[in-house]
Amino acid sequence: MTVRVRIAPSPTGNLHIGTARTAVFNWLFARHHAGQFILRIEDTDLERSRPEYTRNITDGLAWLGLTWDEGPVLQSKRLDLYRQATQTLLERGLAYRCYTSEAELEEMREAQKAKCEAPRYDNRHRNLTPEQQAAFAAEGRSSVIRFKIDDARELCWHDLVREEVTWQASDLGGDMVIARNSTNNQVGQPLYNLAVVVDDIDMGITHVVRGEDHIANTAKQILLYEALGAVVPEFAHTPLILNMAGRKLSKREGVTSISDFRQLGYVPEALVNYMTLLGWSSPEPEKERFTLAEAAQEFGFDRVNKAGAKFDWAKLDWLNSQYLHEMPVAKLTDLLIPYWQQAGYELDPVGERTWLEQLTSLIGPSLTRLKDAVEMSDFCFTATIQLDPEATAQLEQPGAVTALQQTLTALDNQPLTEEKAQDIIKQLVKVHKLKKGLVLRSLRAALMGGMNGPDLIQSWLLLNQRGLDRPRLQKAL
RNA sequence: GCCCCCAUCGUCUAGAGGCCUAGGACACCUCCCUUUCACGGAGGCGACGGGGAUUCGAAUUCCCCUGGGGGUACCA
Repeated sequence: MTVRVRIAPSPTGNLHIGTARTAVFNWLFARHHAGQFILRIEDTDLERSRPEYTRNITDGLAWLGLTWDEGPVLQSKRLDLYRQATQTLLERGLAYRCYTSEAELEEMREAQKAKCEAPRYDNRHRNLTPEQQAAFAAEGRSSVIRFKIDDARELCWHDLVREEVTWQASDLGGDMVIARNSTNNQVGQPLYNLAVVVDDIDMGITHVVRGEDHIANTAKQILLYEALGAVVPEFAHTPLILNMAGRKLSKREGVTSISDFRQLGYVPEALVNYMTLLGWSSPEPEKERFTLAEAAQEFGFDRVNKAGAKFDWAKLDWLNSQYLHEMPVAKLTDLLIPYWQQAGYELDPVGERTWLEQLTSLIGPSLTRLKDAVEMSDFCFTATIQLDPEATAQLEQPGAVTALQQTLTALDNQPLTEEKAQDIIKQLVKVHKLKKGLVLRSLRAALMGGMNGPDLIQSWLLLNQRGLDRPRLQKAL
């Protein structure tokens, strides 16, 4: 049997890191078993679903390299399928119309709460006679469709991550709504649990891999599989990604969407590597850096943890810096150009290619995120620079003025070379009896505006090519 | 409230009864490299939540407690 798994995000927000991690596990499992990975968009909540989020999700998955074999399948285009299934359940007497109003449900729940009981639907409309139903309808009441849940049942399944899982049907909250409110005995919009099961059956999903926040849904869904006469698939409930406070990482808490990470300058290789490491370890535990394809070779749910994992920016940063440092200059330059352009820096991506690559080689080893390049390289894009207090202090040192003056005199109209720059410094030390440290620091202060930064000579060479070194020396004087 | 799950360094984890004086990675600290900052290199600090039980022997098995998380919708 070919493994068929799916990632089923709902387009109510941008691709979330938690969804992406679930996608990673699904993808790895599919590839490990030479199976299929399918993308399904769960947009049955018409109120909250938006097409731009669907776009964000597909873009994000593609960017991460989580290529899918089928889809995207849109649930909103398959409403007939869910309606048919609901109809079948109704006909088989496994589901029924419930006319209980919102206010009545509320009243019921409050009464339960007052008695310290778990809130649950009391199945009050399970056995309505046709006459009673007609009477409710005549009142103008709308109805939902509920699926009968036998409280005596015990649901058990072998979870690929959590081993044996048992759930009492009586803890499921009573007969569940599978189709939304509608009038005139129509079948309303399908709800999550119904749509998922109908699709997973229809699409031949063999393994349902999702976050552990879905465990209670799995119990409900097993009942639906049975009612629809389908084979129950395998389940794997993966641990959640937690924030630093240890809570489920939710949307609306800073950076959580893949597009945000991308914008900040994380590369997909690092991000997927990190997500894979969050909850899974290679059989070769020392091996922490790998591509998706490499991880797929070894992947299995037997090595997925049960406990949730806190999201750690420091480790992600480290992984990202490793990928950046190893990247060929040409590729890194390609990635950096958009960031420079976005920052408003004037550059010619083609005409200045060599210069840009030199700049990339210079700052590359210091990069953690692509976006860092903006600040790190502003010294050679900005026409005029501000001297920071340390630089100002440096230029007030005795001898600093001489160093700058003599450097200016030594500069001719020929392009500066490394040898020449070294020579200028050597002369200053020899002829003008200046300390080399003073010369270097003074040049740094004048050329870069601060006392920290990349290699001085290389930076100077870059500035010289752009004709920025002389003006800066003059201005500093 | 009720139901379920989980529990090793600050963080991610290795560990399936003796290989554990508990290993690795990130972070942190120190030193080296570098007359700057990074990068890189070498060291260091640092954990089995508590209590019982089983066993010759328990981080590893069982029970209780504690702690943490998730769920409890006409959201997904």
